Amino acid sequence: MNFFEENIHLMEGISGFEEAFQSIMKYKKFPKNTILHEAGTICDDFYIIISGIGRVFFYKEDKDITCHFAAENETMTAIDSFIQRKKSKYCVEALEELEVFKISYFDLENLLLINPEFERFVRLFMQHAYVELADRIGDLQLNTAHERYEILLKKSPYLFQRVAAKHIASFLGISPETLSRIRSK
Amino acid sequence: MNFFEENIHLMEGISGFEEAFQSIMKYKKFPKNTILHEAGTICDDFYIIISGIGRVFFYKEDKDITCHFAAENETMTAIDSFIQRKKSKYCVEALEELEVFKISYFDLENLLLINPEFERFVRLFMQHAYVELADRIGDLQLNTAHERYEILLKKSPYLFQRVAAKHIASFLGISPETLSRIRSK
DNA sequence: AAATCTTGTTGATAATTGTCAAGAAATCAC
DNA sequence: GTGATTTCTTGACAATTATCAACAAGATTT
Repeated sequence: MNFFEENIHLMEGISGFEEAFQSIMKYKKFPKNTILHEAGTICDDFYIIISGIGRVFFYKEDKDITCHFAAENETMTAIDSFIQRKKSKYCVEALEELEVFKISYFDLENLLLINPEFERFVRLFMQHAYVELADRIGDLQLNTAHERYEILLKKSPYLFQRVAAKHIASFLGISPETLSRIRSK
Repeated sequence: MNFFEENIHLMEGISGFEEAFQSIMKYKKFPKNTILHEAGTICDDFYIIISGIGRVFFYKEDKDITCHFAAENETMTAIDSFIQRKKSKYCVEALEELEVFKISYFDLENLLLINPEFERFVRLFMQHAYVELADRIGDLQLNTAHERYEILLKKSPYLFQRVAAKHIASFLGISPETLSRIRSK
C-alpha cells in the first residue's frame, strides 16, 4: 500500500503502527461519478486512493470549482468538515471508478486516543500537506494562467489525460475557454 | 498569553502541558525591519507574536511577494524549512517592533519526544492552520482582485492601518497600482 | 444508430489587471 | 527640520483573461 510506502518513514521505530492503522482502513469501491460526500453535511470519511481519480470541489453561486484532485496513493476528504466537525462547503466525487481505503473520523480518533504515539504520524502527515498547500498559494498569487498551466502539466501530467478540461480550468482558477486557448499553443 | 487562550481547549485534560510548553518558549524582542530569517538558510525558529506585526515573504525574480502576515497572538515561521529541515524559500521580517515567544525546532522536537501526548496539540494546531490555508486557496482561485480586497479588509482591517500597501498588494496577488485604484472607491 | 446532452473550441468583444512613467505624499536619515 | 529616499497615486496604454455566442466533437440514452 503506497500511501504507507511514501510516509512510513515518518514512523520508523513505532511498533504496531502499521497493523493498527490498517485495521481501521476499510476497502471500498465506488462507480464513476459517485458523489462520496455532499456539501452541507458533516464528513466522517477520509479516503486514500488505491486506483482511480477523484476530486474535491465547491460551489460559488452556480459555478463548480475544483480545489483538489487525488489519484493513486493520494488522499482526499472534505477537509473543513472532517477536521472541524461542522457542515462542509466541499463535495467529494469519483471521476473514475474508484478503489479506496476509507478511514472513519471516529475510528481514527479512537485509534489516536488509544495509541497517542500515533499522533505523531498524523501530525507529520498534516505538516507535509500544509507545506504543499502553502506552495500552491504562492503559485496562485504570482503566476499567470499560462505559468500555472505549465506548472500543473509538469507536476501532474496524468490529469490532462484523465480529467475533464473544465475541472482543470477551475482548479487553475481560469475559464475553460482560456485553458483551451492555452492548450492550443 | 493569547496563543494559548485561543488553543488551550485543544488540550483539556492533559496535565503539565501548559507549563512544559511555556518552558520552551523564549521571550524575544526585535526592532522594526529586522530580518528574523533569511531565505536560503534553514529555519529553526517558530514565532508566536505578543505585540507588533510581522510578515513572511519570498522572491519571484526581483519581486517581493508577501505570503503571510502575523499580528498579536498569531504565529509565523519559514514553514517549509521549519518542517522539512531544508533551505527555505521564505524570509521572515518584523514590520513593527516585535515582541515574540520563540520556540526552537529542537526544543519542540525534544519536548514532543519526551511527552508524546503533546503531539496531539501540535497536530490539532496544524489541522486548523491547514483548513485556513485551504480557504485562502479557494479565495485566490475564484475571486476578483476587488473581492479579495473586500474579504481581507473584513477579516483583517488592522492590516490596512499598520502595513505598507505594497505588501498587502502582493499578499492579494495584485499590483500596488491596482490596489491603490481599488481603495480609491 | 439517432437524438440528446455535455464538453471543448473558436471568434468577437468587454472587463480586469498589469506595466510604465510622472508627480505627490509620506517616511527616513542626518 | 531639510534633503533624500521610498511609497502611493494617477494617467495612458498594453496584455491578460472573462464572457457570450456559435458550432464542432464526444458521450450518453433510448
